[in-house]
Amino acid sequence: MAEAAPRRILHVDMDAFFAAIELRRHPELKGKPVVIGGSGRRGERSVVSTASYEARPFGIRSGMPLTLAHRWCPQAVFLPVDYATYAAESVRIKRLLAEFSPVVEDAGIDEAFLDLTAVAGDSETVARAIKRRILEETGLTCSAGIGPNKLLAKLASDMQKPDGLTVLAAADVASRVWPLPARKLPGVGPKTGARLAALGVHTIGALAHTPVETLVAHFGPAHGGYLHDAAQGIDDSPLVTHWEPKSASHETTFPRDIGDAALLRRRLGELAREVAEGLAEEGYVGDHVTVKLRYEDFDTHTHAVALAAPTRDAETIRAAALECFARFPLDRRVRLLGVRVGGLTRT
DNA sequence: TCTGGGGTCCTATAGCCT
DNA sequence: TCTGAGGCTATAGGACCC
Repeated sequence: MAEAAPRRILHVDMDAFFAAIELRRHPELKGKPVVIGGSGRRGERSVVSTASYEARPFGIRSGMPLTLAHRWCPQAVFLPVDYATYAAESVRIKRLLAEFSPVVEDAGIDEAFLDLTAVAGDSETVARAIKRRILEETGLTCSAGIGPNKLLAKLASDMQKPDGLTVLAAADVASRVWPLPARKLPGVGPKTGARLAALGVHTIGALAHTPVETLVAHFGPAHGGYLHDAAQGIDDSPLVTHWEPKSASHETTFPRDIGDAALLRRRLGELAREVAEGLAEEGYVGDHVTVKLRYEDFDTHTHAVALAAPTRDAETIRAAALECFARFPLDRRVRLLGVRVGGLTRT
């Protein structure tokens, strides 16, 4: 019996998406370092969402505190995040992508996977057509990666940025993937990266040569097994073309830490109402409420309570949140409060 | 340097049941 | 009847991603 033909997966990743949109509407900023982050309110504690390519040589990276970005690159132009505009642009781009394949996975605001297996024509030609189409319609560039699965397609799209197109076959894994740092593998974040380094594993190749038993012993069956397969370029996961949300939440970091319990309870009520409004807009009810609290020293805890019946009622959610809140010792000031409703079902 | 907000999934643990 | 092993469920924490 003949082997099944390999899948042909394309990963599309917009280049410095938020910054590129801001540069499109402020062309006078082209060539300057631009940093997008926060809401633009004075004194807020936030992080960099996206830095333009001109800002990156200064060491500016996503997730870095804005205060630090200011210090390292004071000459940069700092702009607040305009999420509504970026989301609308994302919808436009996803619609374009859907014209090229019926199987599209939305992988976040600025990326997507397309299954080209059943699409006529050579993958590279299709990818080039998609890149051209996006540029014509939006004025934005993206980087594309082609591979036999989502993992290799995503690694490929990251290899040439911006405006790149990279093809990675299963046979290329040893020569082109194994030399990469282990941190490049999706699922290897700061913690796992450090733990791998402590085991002497610094590259994906070294990970590929680590016995699966060792990985399972250190990282558990799910993550250990995943790391072992991923390092060999193995990934059978299907594209997910539709999913339902499992929870909805609102959280806020205060400009200054708060010690006043009455004030905290008031803010909790506001968060509960915001979550309830979101549920009403989207048509969901939930069956449990979780409160998240971060103390001034960044120590973070949660408490949850199950509801008698699924609801989206703001007052019910607020009461449940207050019940959770009462279980936290207020022995330190509070930096962040959050309310989450989980166990969502559509109504 | 001083660490957002919105999510997902996995794991450890405790309590309950058989 | 007592004890224990194992399974199930709920909760809390942790890691990761965009």
